[in-house]
Formats: sequence, structure tokens, C-alpha cells
Amino acid sequence: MTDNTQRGPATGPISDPELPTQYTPAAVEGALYERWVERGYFEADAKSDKPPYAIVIPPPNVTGTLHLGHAFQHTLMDALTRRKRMQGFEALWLPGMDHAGIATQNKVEQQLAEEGKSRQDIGREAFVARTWRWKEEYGGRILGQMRRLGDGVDWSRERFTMDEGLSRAVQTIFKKLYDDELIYRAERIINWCPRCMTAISDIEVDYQDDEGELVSLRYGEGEDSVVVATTRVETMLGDTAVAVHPDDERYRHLVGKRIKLPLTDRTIPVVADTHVDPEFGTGAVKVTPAHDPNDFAIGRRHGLESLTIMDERAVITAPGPFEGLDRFEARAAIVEALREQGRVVAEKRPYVHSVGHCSRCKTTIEPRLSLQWWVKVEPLARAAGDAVRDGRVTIHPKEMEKRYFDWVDDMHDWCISRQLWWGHRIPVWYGPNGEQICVGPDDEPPAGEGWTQDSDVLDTWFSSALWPFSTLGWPEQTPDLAKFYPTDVLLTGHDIIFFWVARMMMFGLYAMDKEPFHTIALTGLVRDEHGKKMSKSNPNSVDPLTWMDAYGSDAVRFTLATGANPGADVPIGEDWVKASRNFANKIWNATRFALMNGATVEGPLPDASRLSAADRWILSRLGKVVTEVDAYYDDFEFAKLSDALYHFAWDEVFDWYVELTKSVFAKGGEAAQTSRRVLGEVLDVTLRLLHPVVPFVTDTLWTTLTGRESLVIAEWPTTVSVPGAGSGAFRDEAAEAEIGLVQKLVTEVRRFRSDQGLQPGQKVPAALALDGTALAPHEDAIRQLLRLLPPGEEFHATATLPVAGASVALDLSGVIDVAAERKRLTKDLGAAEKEKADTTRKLGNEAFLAKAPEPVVAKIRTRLATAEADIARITAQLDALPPA
RNA sequence: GGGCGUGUAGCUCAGCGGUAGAGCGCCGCCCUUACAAGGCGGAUGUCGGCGGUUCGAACCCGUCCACGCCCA
Repeated sequence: MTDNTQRGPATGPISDPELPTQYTPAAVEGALYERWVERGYFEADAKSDKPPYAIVIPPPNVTGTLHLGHAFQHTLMDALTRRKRMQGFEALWLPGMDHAGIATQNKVEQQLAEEGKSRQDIGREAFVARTWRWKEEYGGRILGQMRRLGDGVDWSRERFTMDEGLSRAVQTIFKKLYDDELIYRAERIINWCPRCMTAISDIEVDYQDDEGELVSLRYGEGEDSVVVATTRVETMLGDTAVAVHPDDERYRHLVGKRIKLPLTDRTIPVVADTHVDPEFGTGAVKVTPAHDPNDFAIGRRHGLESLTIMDERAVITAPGPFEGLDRFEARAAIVEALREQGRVVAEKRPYVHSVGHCSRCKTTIEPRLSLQWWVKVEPLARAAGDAVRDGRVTIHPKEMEKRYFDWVDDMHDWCISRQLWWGHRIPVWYGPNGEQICVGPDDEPPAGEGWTQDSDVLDTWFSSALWPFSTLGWPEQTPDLAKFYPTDVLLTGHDIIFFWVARMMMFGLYAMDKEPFHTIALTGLVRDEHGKKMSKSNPNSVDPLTWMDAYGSDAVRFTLATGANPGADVPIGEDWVKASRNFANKIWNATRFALMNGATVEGPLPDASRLSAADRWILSRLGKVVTEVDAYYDDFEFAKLSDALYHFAWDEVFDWYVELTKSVFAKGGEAAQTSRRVLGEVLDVTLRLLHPVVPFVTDTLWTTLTGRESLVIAEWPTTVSVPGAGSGAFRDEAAEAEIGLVQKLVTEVRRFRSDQGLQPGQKVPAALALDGTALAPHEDAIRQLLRLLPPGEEFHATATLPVAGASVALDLSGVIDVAAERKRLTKDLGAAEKEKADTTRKLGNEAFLAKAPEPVVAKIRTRLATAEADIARITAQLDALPPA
């Protein structure tokens, strides 16, 4: 095919046609990547006339390093953008990182701890400065690793959620939401991590079944006593009521009374609340409004006091003997104290129940009553849901839609304040007389005595939610924003559909009035070769860099792409990466063969009338693969497109077409000239098709083959067309059938040779009877493939193999292994007889003939005819065999 | 408890109404001048169980069993 890229000297390390016999990724990848970047191939031009195609990278955590999950998603995003770039789109893949509030702050606090200091010791300003230094020094290791993987991202547009522009975006949208009364401050029960010492949102809590204890306690005295059960005994110090169901006869006499709370000098009311489940436990529950979300709700309904009995480290603050104890120490001590008073009625231990843990540090969450900032999500979430319901945004795979709807249609308000120092500080100032002012990016903060800024920062996901437009310059109306928003595809793991995807949808629709992307492609998780989950904490975790070092980035990429069935988890193992490496090497050597035999891409393809059947066959197949791969790309079927290319390249081009050209090249002349051009074409197009997935080896080979600048900026193949074969995509079913016969005959004789114990290289005299069959023009190729010698004077056929009207007679110069041959033929006969029986049965079924569609019946008839012919042929062969 | 999904060759997975497939692994022969990171040939499955629909079921329906994920 032609191309608009400029001709230039071949620049790869293999410009010498004498390529080494093995592909060495390490020798080309690093330099090749830097060349791509230096030449600006990945830099998008907002002023271009080309249609835009944009993907923003799910920003990795600034503290992170590349793991297989990144490698997987990046491979897919890279493939998508590389193809679109080749298709003539102004393709932008925008990179960057998020500031990872808690994780980054933890890193710096650890550093400080090693110096015996805390962040409080050095103060907020110094701490933030130090965190920036940490980021410059240690952060972003993943960016270098992305280069190793070959990510074709636009580094000139790299962004960081804490950089100036994105911080301005955060402040802008905060102010807008605040003014629209979609952000508010309220005292609620939040998920508190006593180790990180911050609030976290609902979805940052991981629930797991833990072994705890269930203790039943008797509150009150005599007639006025009631038994309640709890897994968190220590919270009883903060109880301000006992609740029962209003219809529960057992406790009716107690409702409205006050009973004594043990270990304290307080009495607490018994309240009736319909939310209490009379079937669960004793039907009476203790109520601790300041330390449990359900209890908080009961407290609000009954006007109960909320009594906070722990500090932010989860140390008991309630005055008395337990003050100063950690929550778990206090739990044991309080059980002991109650037991001494005879108030422990029952204990179940271990008691397995679901407990929330901080997703960052695994510490048990302590529900805590505190004053936090919230986003009122209802209108935002509804819009986010509608965008998908209305079809403006498509989720792949579709099964994930339900999960998305379940979430956005029943979303709780989002707690966005974090008690951290590293992050976007909440732009709200409090005045000396209770004033509260939200400061926009262009506003001056209030000056004067007594004004202070809110000390909290925003959830990191708050800034990540702006990513598809903040990275393009919003709130400024930049050319980038005009050109590339909305972006096209958002590709990420299904595990962050709530954390990130839904929130981008909400903020994108709110701030831009336009959904941030039209397609959400969700991937599964990377697993090991036995399907076990891979994570940093598991020993099965593999650093993709070690595999890239050993086998090349292309091998890792191809393996991941081959495993990428939509939405499904991807298992990966070293053996599979090796197999991909072998594939890259195979491509290398096939191209090497082509170059050694003068394959060329120069000039138009020869006229169809000059092409051999093999030429027409492979071009026809090539055209089909082009179509197939394109369709798979549009459906995010990376596994299928990789598989299709693997099999086309290896099974058809390398195993058959290349082998068929050998006899042509040996003979020389015009036919050889033609095949050189066809082979060049087939490799040219195949390398283009493979390039988005395995960019390094393909670009290295393609520049050598074509002498052109780079495959990165080459055109994506659309169709294969051949001069003189009519307009449009070239197809030649006749040639495909003809080569199919060649393959059948060759395979048949190979089986015979193998069964007869002939060594693969051993040459055998043979007489071919091909006249009058489609095989006639292929005698040279058949002799070459089967290593057949022309029959000499002494030729005496010892075995004759009939195939498709033709036959091959071989002179094995001696006795053939009759037993082996009989065994082979008997096996074939068995298969043919089974086929005959199966098809005869079907055709004897009148219901089948009456109801099955005609093409199906015809097909079965053909199968029967074939089976009968096979039986006749094989029987004749068996009969011709000398007796055993 | 609710929802989604998965059980197909030794392993990892495609196929989702008309002859059971791939990769890796396995067995045999071969260093045949592109490639041993290779070539050629071969073996391997009551398609989780049971029932139903259909001319026909790995595929559709019901049910049971096992496993995974999400939510509560």
C-alpha cells in the first residue's frame, strides 16, 4: 500500500539486510521510544484539521510504580490511540498522576518518623513543602516505566492533580458547587480511620468478616432491666438510649422509662423505634448516636444526645477508669468490669461479623460524629445515570451497566473533607463572628483579625473527577478543551467505576454540560497463571519490568492484549510471555527471509492477471483480516484481534505463503518478481495491523522493509486492492479454495511420510498425477514442500495417495510399513464411517428435512457425499495394500 | 440476604442453536540454507449434575452443585 510518510534512510539498528537470527528487544526498544518522542509523534495539535480522538490516562498514584494492571490497561489504551493516529485522527493520549493525599502524606510521615519527628513538630507549611520535595525526588517512578512499556502519551501535556492549573480547576468547581448549594457542611457520622486520622468516604471502606465477640449485657435493674447485645462493648460508655420496636410486647412497659446505664452514673431512656428488628437478638438495642450510623439516625428521630467518648486516635475520653485506654483495651476492660457486676448475660466468641477497614491502611474503621464537607450528589448522580440511560454514554461490557446504575441511582452524599495536609485545601474561610465565605480562584481571601481558612483538604478523588477537562485547561476556554472535550474513551478497571468513573460523569456533566467521554471500556483485573488475584501484598505479584527486561515490552504487551476479553480478568504467566516473545521473533525472522529474498513495497501491486493463485490467496486472506481486525477494535475485542493476527501471520503467511514462495524464488523470473512485491505488501500491511499492540518490533522491521520514516505515523490499512481486479476490496474465493487443496494434499502426504517413519528431510522420488485438477499449477511448490524428487528411470511406486482427484505416487525404495499404513487408513476410515452414519441418520429424519433450513440440509448432504467418497477412496487404498 | 458472573482438553481461556477450538503443556521424528525463541506429524474432552424446549443443545429454559466478584 502507499503511504504519505516521507522516504528516508532506514534508521533502525538493523538497516543492514543481514539481520541477526534473533530479535533482541533490549537493543532497540529504549532508543526507538526516545526517537518517537523526540520526533513529536505523540504530541497532539489542537489546531489540526483532523478529527480529534482523545483518551485521558487514569492518573496513577504519584507514589506508585508500574504493576501489571497498569501495563494491561496502558497496552489497550496505547493500542487504541496508536490505531486512531494511523487512521488519521488527531490522537491525544494524555498522561499524568494524582497526588494521592493519604498515601503520599503517609510516605512523608514515615520519613519524618525515622527522624523522630511528626508532621505536627514541623508544622503545616514545612510539611507541605517537604511533601513537594518528596514528590520531586521519589514520586512518579511510574512515568519512566511507562516509557519502557512504549506508552505513546503526549508528554508535553503531562498533568498532576496538584499543579497550578488543576488546583485552580478544583477551586473553581468547589465554588460553583458551593454557590449552587451542592456543597454543604454538616455534622454526621463518618468513617474515621484512627491511624490516618482522617475521614474517608463510604467506598474507601473495605468490609471483611472478622472474628470478634458478641456480648449480651443487662442494663437497668429488676423489672426495669433489658438485655442488649453488642460487638463493640466499649461504645456503651456513649450510650444515650435503649431502643425497642413499638409493637414488641416484651418491652412495652419500659418504653418512656429511664434505666440505669452500668458503669456510669447516667440513666438513659428506652425509646420505641420501628427500625429495631424484634427478631434480632433480644429485640432491644443499645443506642450510641456518636459512634454508629444507625444509632445516629435513631438519635435524631428521638432527639437523643450524642456523646463522643473517643478521641481521633480512638482512645477513650469518657471520664472514669477507662479514660486513656485504646478502644480495644477498653473493650476487654469494660467486659471484665461488667462481668464483675454480673451484667454479662452471654458471650459468643469468636463471633464472625463484617467489619469495616480503611482501604489504605487496613485499620478498623471507627464511625465518628464529626463536622465535614459534603457534596449533595442527588442531582449530579441523576444526570450521570441519565447519560448512560439515554445512550449518550456506552458502557462496555454491557453487563457492567447495572452495577453503574445501582450505584448512581442510590448514591449517598459524598464526604469530601479529609483531615490531611497534603491536598487541595478547602477554600472556605471562617470569620470572627461565625461568618463563612467560600473563596473562588480569583477572589482575595478575607483579611483581618480572626479570619481563618478551613484546615481540611479535599478527597483526592474530588480532583480526579475533574481530570477529563481540568487536564485540558478548564476553567480556561483553551484550544485543547475546544478540540478534545468531550474525550472519546475512558478505559479503566471495573474496580474504580464508583471511585472515579461515576464521579467524572457527575462533574463532567455539571461543569461542562457535556458527558466527559462517549464510551466507558471497563477491564478486569490481572491475575496469575492460575487465576489467582495479583496484588502487591501477594507473593505471586510480578514486576512487569522484569518480564520486559527478559522478553521485551512487545511480549508483555501482546500477552496482555491476547488475554483481554471484554470485562474479564486477565491471567498472565511467564510461559505465556515467552510464547509472545517467540511470536515477535517469528515475525522478525519472516521479515528477515523476505528481505533476503528481495521483498519490496515499491510500486503498485502487479495486475491481478499476473498474480499466482498463492499471491491471490494471501491477498484475499489479508483483506479479510484487515476487515476483521477493524471490527474487533471497534468492539474493544483485543483478545480476538490479537489472536486473529497471530494466526494469520503465523499459520497462513509464515507457514504457507512464505513456504510457497520458496520454489517461486528458486525459479526466478517474472513470477518471482511478482511474489516479491506481494510478500512485501503482505508484510507491510501485517506489520501495520500489529503495530498498535507490538509497536517496537513492528516499527523496527517496517522501517527496514520500506525505508520509510516510522510506522507510528503510517496509515492504517483499510482494504487490500489489486489493479485489474475491479474496484473495492480484493477477494478471491477461488484462489482460497485452490490453495486449500494444496494444503490438503501436502498435509495428507506429510501424514503418510510421518507415519512411515520417513525423516522430514529425506527426499523421496514421486510421480504426481495432477493433470486436470486445480493442483496442476502447483507441482513445483508441492515437490518443494514435500521434498519430492522427480521419478527416475527406476521409479517404482510403492504407495499411491489419492487427494481431490489427483494422486501422489511415492517410491520408498523398499517395503513400506504396511502395518503403519493400515493403521492410519483404518483410523481415517473409522472417522469417515462415523461421519456417514451421523449424516445418514440426520437425512433419514423427516422432521429434520421438513424443519431445518435448506442451507443446513444441503451442508449435511455435502458432508455425506464427502464421507462416502472418502470411504470409497480409503477402502480402495486398504485393498491395494499387501496382506499383513 | 440481594445482584452480576463463571464452571469446555493437564493448565489458561475462546466458542453461545446446526461436524468441539486456540495458546501453553504433552508424545514422536527432525539442527530441511528465515527462525530449535524453529519445522513436521500426533494424542487428549459423558462442554459441572439432573430435567425440559427443539428436527437438532456446549449454546435456550428450569433446577441443583461448586467457585468468583459487587452491594447490603
